[in-house]
Amino acid sequence: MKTRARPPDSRTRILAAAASEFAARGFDGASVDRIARTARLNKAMIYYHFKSKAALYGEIVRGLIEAVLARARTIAASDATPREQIAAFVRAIVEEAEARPHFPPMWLREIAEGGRHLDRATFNLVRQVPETLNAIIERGCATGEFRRVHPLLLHFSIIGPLVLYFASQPVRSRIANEGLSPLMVMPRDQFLAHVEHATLATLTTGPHERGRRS
Amino acid sequence: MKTRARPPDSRTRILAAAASEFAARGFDGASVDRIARTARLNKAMIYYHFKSKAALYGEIVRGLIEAVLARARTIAASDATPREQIAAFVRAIVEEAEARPHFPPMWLREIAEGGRHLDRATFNLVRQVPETLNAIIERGCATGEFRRVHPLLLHFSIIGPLVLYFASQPVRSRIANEGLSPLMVMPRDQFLAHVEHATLATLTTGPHERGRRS
DNA sequence: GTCTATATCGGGATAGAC
DNA sequence: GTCTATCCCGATATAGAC
Repeated sequence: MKTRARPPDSRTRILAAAASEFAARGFDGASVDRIARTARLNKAMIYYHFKSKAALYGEIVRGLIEAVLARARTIAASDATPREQIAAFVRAIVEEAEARPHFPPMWLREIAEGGRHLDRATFNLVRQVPETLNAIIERGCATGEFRRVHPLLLHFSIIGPLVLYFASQPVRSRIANEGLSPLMVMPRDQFLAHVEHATLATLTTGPHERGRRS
Repeated sequence: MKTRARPPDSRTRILAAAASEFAARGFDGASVDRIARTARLNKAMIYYHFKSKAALYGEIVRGLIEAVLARARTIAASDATPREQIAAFVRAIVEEAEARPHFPPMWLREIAEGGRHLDRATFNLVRQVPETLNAIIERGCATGEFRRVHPLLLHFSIIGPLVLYFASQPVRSRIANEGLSPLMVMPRDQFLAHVEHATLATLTTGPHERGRRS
């Protein structure tokens, strides 16, 4: 999209290596040396392409949020029904999480960190995700198929379980493998179906719903 | 409970300071110097009480999981109905998160980290939380008031949104304060009520439920 | 664009006095 | 139990050759 470049050039290799390093170790835990080694490059090469470790980190996080936001916007702009749009959003998050394995851990870490490494521009992107979600909710309320639910609530109820599920996969495998506890295994499709279903249930005014209007 | 000790002694001060430092910066980002300063002690004092930074960290995480597990067990052993027990569990998580502000961030970080700093004993505790939840589900299924839901699913659907909500409070305040975006504010009670409600809805076989048995 | 070598500094951990 | 002083390693970042 930017210029011509075929083989994974050094810059791309650095970004990939850094993403996995940051995801696994966090910003402070990540080592520029290790990133360089993984990228099959020298450390100096990283500072040739990026101003600093923080700048490198920021670029990755920004790309991540941009990807999610782009998906959300595309969905919101589609001509699907609100119900279908919400379901599509859930699946989009799953696809992003699977396409970019560094997504769930980095997201969790960044929240825990209080967004310490994020600049205003990135903050603006973050903000826009629940806002896009809100647009879908509004439309659903207009047609009468949705209850009015706070977008933050919806957002966290979707992304919380999903991100936790993917990010915890290593821990769960470990527990399942060494000791026993079959409860720690759970097929991806089942999880996805549940979240999709539960989310839509929350948005729908069920027949026997009591007056709760959270 | 252990011995007599009235004023917050040095060991306790270290644990408190370390908890907040680890929550804010993560394991690698945390500085033993800073912990010592916050605890109004010298760094050497930390190594007098704890074997290493990792040991200190481990003790805090363990205490955290123990607290949650204890709450879950007490609830599961109570004579409340399964529905009430689940609702109580949700509220217990909220109370723990508010009583120990370091809980949500550390939990998120530990998952992202893949439990790298956790020993077998702690792993065993982690495992037991969804297992306790499962016992409640089983009982609910026996009385016919619950559908059969995977405990991991239930666990993540409860703890995911809650922990995200609390841990993201700093980021959300920042976004809400400086720029605008009223969507980022959301009262605690509303959130709690929603999660409680949504969780129970998931467990209940609604009248118009389609055959999904996630 | 890619490398080697090096400056510089902070942080975990310990020694040892009191 | 509490302190000061110190060791030492690893990590970010840069200089400069090719």
